[in-house]
Amino acid sequence: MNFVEELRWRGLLHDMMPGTEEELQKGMTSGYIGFDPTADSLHVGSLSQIFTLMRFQKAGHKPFALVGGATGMIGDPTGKSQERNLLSEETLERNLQGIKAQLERFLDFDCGANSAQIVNNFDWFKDYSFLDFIRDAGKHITVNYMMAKESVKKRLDSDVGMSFTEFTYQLIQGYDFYYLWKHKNMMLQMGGSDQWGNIVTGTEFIRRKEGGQAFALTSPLIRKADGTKFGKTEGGNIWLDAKRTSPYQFYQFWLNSSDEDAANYIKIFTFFNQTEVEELIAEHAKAPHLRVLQKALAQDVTRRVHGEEALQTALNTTDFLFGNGSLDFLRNMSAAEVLSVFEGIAQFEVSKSDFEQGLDLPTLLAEHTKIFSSKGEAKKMIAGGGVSVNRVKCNSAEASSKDVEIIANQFIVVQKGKKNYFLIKLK
RNA sequence: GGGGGGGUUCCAGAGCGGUCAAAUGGGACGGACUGUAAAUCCGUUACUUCGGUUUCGAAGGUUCGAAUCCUUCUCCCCCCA
Repeated sequence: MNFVEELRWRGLLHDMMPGTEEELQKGMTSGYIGFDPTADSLHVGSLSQIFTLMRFQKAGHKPFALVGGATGMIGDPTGKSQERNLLSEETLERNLQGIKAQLERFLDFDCGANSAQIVNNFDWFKDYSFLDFIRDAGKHITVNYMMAKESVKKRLDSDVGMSFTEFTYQLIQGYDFYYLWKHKNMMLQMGGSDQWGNIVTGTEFIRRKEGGQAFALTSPLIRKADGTKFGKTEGGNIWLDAKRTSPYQFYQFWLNSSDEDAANYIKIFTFFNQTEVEELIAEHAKAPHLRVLQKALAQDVTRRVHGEEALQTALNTTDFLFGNGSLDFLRNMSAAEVLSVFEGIAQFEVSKSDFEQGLDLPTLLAEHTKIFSSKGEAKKMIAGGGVSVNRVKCNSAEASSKDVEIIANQFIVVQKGKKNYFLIKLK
């Protein structure tokens, strides 16, 4: 199966320029995807793009990941209704390093001719003077062409307008493609469907400047079945960095997918082949309550992103928190063992003497910890039956911490709702 | 420069002197049901020592009492020049 067919059955093909598939069939082709350094870690949204590059490489092509050291200084206006704030140089540098390190974990940089490469567009922009750029690059693309782009049109129609800086963005990104085409024989740029306009500016630039040909391919924006944004939970974004999103939370994110979403995600975020995927879906349909799909998905992605060991820890934690493990399980553990079960779960430290003197629950949960932002909220949640301590539902806001069992001489387990666990450590 | 409209709680959007911590919808969170799913139903959605306290662009003023009236400032939209 060739690369394009692969994307097609996985539902990862949104649009491509005529001739793209033929070009790829000619043999090993160089293609790239750009990653914006808007944070020091990528999130699950970018993961599908990384996997696209991996599939590209597995299909025998040469993948490039472009980190936007230059474009990141400007900010992509695509899909933004507001002018962006510029990042400081230090943040930008930190973000670039973080993202590079993550990309390096996924691609193969040592497999002969089609080894992956990471490039940074700052390298070819840093010594490019403004005058040279507008003379060499700017001449080839008309303002009319740039204004016709959806991302620009929207902003021009809105009240906030668009600065010249952001207007320039597509030209810079277009030039990237030209540069890579010229110097690295780059024939294809890929990306999310929102990048189509930017990518095509690149191919257009190549055509007008040198009469050359290059190709574009995009994947659809991932959405949840209910139409809401993918990759967010109550806690915020799901990041690839274990410090931002623990492997446990990461695992849980996938495990919580709805049936409908899981059937899509398994094609997008795993490397199971078509038969395997169909089998999993069929098996899941037979016994949906076992959630084989969600489990296969969550395990595969977590293993790939965080490694086998982290996956096992996440599984153990999940087992305890959502299995029928009683508190006895914890009671028999050493402090270190308890901590390992709760790895990746929000933890708070509370003074042991305060605790033993007796705190009412709202004070404990809102003032000594940040489980709730105010006592009023804690009380309301307790009244609504949404708080459990040591796995027992609290029915009174008056309850004192004196009556709470302390596990392994220093821990208390608090639940807000069913799924949100917190560990309080007494010091 | 002239004229008109408007800034309300996370968002949209009512309220237009007391009965307003502020309708309604959305979102979010929680509960029930389940499979840690979807759908559905229910509850909560400023803070509080539960006495009150601080909110309706900002600052003053009128009034027993203001989100609601007046003044100034500020930001946004529309029309005319």
